[in-house]
Amino acid sequence: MTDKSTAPPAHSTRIQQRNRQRILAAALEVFSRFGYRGATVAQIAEAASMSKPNLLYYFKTKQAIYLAVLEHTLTQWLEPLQQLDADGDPFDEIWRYITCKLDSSRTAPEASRLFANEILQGAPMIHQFLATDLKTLVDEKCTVLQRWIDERRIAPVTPIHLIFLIWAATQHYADFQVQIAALGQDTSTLFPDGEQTLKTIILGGLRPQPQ
Amino acid sequence: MTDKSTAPPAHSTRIQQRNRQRILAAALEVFSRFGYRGATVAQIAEAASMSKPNLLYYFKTKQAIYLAVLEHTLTQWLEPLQQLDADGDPFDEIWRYITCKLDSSRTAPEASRLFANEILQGAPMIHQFLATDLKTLVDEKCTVLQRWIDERRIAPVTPIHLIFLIWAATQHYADFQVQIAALGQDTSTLFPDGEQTLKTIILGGLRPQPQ
DNA sequence: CTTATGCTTGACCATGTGGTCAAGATCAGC
DNA sequence: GCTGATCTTGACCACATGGTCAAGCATAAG
Repeated sequence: MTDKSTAPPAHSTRIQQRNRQRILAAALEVFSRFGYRGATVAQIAEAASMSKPNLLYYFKTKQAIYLAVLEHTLTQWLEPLQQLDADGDPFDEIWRYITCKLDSSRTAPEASRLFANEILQGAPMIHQFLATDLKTLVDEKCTVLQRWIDERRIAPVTPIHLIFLIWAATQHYADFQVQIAALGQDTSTLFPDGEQTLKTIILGGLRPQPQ
Repeated sequence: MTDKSTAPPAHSTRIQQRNRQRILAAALEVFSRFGYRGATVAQIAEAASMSKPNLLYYFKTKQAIYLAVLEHTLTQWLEPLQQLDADGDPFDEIWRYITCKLDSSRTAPEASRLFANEILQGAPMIHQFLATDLKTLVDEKCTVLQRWIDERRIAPVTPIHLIFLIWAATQHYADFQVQIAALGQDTSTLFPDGEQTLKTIILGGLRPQPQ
């Protein structure tokens, strides 16, 4: 008893794992839809089929929930870019990255929206992450892209803006889903058509021009 | 006196115009940064150098302020696409549209972020606008793009996904400004480099391929 | 069974929020 | 100056929100 009696115990029971999981899933849903300030703890509790005090038994503050789900999301977010292989074929690698991000937008749009919300509101919680972990990774991959350019294997563009373009184009399908739906796209052909269009334009635009 | 005495008068005085203007400017700043639910009336009043009751004298509810600034923004947002000329050169027209949207992202990023926030949160206020006005315009311009494709003047892509790509790529510079800044871009060459990259890739990717 | 630990919740509180109101300050027209 | 309409605000209210707490419930080990 070195602690306040209301603190969750250090070791992880079955119930604890299940409930933390449920909370994180519910929090992702709610935070991604309303942003940090717009979301309420009661809403998250409701979505997790749990009373508010019970939720706060597992995560002591709203911010703690947010940080937990955000961290989980960021890890997922980084992964695809890490796999960009300097030794592979430029077009294969870039295309694999694009399709991977498109898949994320289709299968896990909430994660993208959570991230978008955080950035839109000035990234108050992940400024550090952006300026360190992400910047390191992006710098590294920009070097790779620049080498491909120097070797005349892809068209000469500013590497980081190519990355921005890929991020923008792929995440758009998650972040602006409502707009896309309102414009009445046939949902069955949406992603195949989008994928084909990105392939034509981005890969086409990256073809090195003979002198 | 057919009205409650607290209602602003119908005709528009000097003071009224000036104050409404100040409120809309302040509201754009605050709403674009925190979203509808995240923004507070007190914050907007503060930003407009005005007491809260005074602000509510001009706009009766928070929602009324939001709708006013949103409507003003949407009109601006539509304009560039309307100018896409079916009789012009495809590459000139598309490029003009891209540079126009890029300019908006540089000179008025708040407007883009306001819009992005609204869409991200499910577009509760502008669903109607998206499904009617915007859809009509987009359908019309898709027809134009499709004709250019049929005439073999640009590469065969799904027109609406080309539009999505342009929206995504250009608005990214406004909506994700914080992320871009955190990645340490030299702000003086940011937009020229971005513009050049988009020109290379999008216009390059749209070149019709011989057979 | 008993007991100790972990889990759950109704009731509660302090704070912040959107919005009101009545009374005072300012201004245009006389 | 005077008068009536417009503008401004301190004080206030009802309600929602993040967070607490003490007491009750479940459960696994003996």
